[in-house]
Amino acid sequence: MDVAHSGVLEVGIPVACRSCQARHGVVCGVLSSGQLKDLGRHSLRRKVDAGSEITAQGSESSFYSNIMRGVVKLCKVMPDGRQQIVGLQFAPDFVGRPFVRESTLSAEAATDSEICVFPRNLLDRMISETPELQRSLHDQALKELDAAREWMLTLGRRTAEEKVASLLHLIATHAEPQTATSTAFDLPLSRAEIADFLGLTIETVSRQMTRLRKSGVIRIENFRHIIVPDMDELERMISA
Amino acid sequence: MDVAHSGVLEVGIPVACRSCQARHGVVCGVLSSGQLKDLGRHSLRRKVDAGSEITAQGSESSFYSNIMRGVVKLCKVMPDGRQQIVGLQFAPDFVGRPFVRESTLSAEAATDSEICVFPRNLLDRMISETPELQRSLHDQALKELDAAREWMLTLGRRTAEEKVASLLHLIATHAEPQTATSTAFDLPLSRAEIADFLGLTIETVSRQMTRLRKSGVIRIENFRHIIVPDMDELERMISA
DNA sequence: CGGAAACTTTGATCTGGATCAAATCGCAAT
DNA sequence: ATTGCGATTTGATCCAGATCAAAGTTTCCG
Repeated sequence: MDVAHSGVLEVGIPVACRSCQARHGVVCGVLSSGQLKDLGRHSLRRKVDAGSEITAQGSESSFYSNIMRGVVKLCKVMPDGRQQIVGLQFAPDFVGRPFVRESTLSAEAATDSEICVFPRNLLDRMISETPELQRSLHDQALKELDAAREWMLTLGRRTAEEKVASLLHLIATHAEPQTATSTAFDLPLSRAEIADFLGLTIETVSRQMTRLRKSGVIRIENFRHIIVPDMDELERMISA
Repeated sequence: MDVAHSGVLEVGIPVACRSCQARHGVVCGVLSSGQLKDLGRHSLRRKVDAGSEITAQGSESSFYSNIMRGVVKLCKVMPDGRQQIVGLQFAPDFVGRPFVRESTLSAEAATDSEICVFPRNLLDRMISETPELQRSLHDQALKELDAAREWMLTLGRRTAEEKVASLLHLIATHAEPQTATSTAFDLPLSRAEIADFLGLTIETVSRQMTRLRKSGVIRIENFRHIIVPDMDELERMISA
């Protein structure tokens, strides 16, 4: 019944969109079926390996994308090579900077990912024709702004240990599978990337991870897989 | 002629709005004269002394405001008192968080200021009826997001000296009167506030300011008044 | 005008996290 | 299995910025 029902609603929806993670995301979730068809016709799904760039800092991009699977990091680098990750985006987030062509940051797949790429012009037109879409993107922008400001507090005022705990908490609450209090997940970032997100060095990140492990707040398997027996305990570490 | 002309255009515009700094800002700049009149009828201009709070962190606010004069700091504090300024807003910026009632940060006048306060319900209605307004607020949100991310780079990866130079540059480029290359301005923040914006201590801020003074990058008069003889020199200090 | 409180600078010392330097681990290619 | 390489951990040392402690300055109020 459910299947039949959804089948009815999906008439006219591009086949490729039907099982898409981002189908009910920030952009596609608010489009009419006509618009969705239109966007679908001009969009391209693309696999992106971990580490490869989606948008380059300083370049003009004529594309936007939706994340269908994986984690994307937003990154700023200085001329001398110092680097800061300024945001993580998870499926089904929208990636792009409306209203401005030149990007002040790079977007790079942190894990192997799939994205759905579509032309800037087309979406810009849809934005100006569709208040729902404008509102939805406005809402994502404000959420990202809240997250950025929360992270500014982490960068400016938390200790190394609190920073690492904050990162684990962020990942844990954005990467799904969690039981009542305990949580397990794979880190989408290497130690070097974690350092660039927290404003620390690799060594300090590593040391704080082992500290958290030794104090029993987390368990670590294979470097990347983390188990948090008690999320409340983790939250206490960041004195939120 | 110019005066007569603007007089004609201003028919039906509330008297109080005619000479308002924010009249052509993010909100009022895109309203119809009818909407402006409506908003004007329900708005209240208020003087706010330096240091007094406009919105409290964690509280539900049923008001938005426009900054007519002065500088407003956006602040996050931790339960143990550690504090981080996460943004500065200048006239004629809009202050408030659309779509969410409870504020995750406090807004406080950094200098003696004047704001124009109006009810959240009214503006929320106007937003949903006025795509121009939605777009304008969306645009401000994205600019704030860019600024927040730029500051994340400063917090995470710049040295104390670079941080202080970055702050001076930020103020210099947002507080108006600048000649060709040289610039002078009053700091809207105390040393303690600067420290809370940069993730440093008061002492370090003070030391870096005297360093910059001794190296000739800035001149300091009366603690608050800063002269930058050569803005390019200042920009070089932050290796932007 | 004087005096106190608040803000800022300056100095001495300490320390959390950076830097330098090896080990160790895990994995892919041979 | 063996080798080789990138990622991670661990250890030793260093230093930028924090902390502790005075001493100016400025403001403001009686």
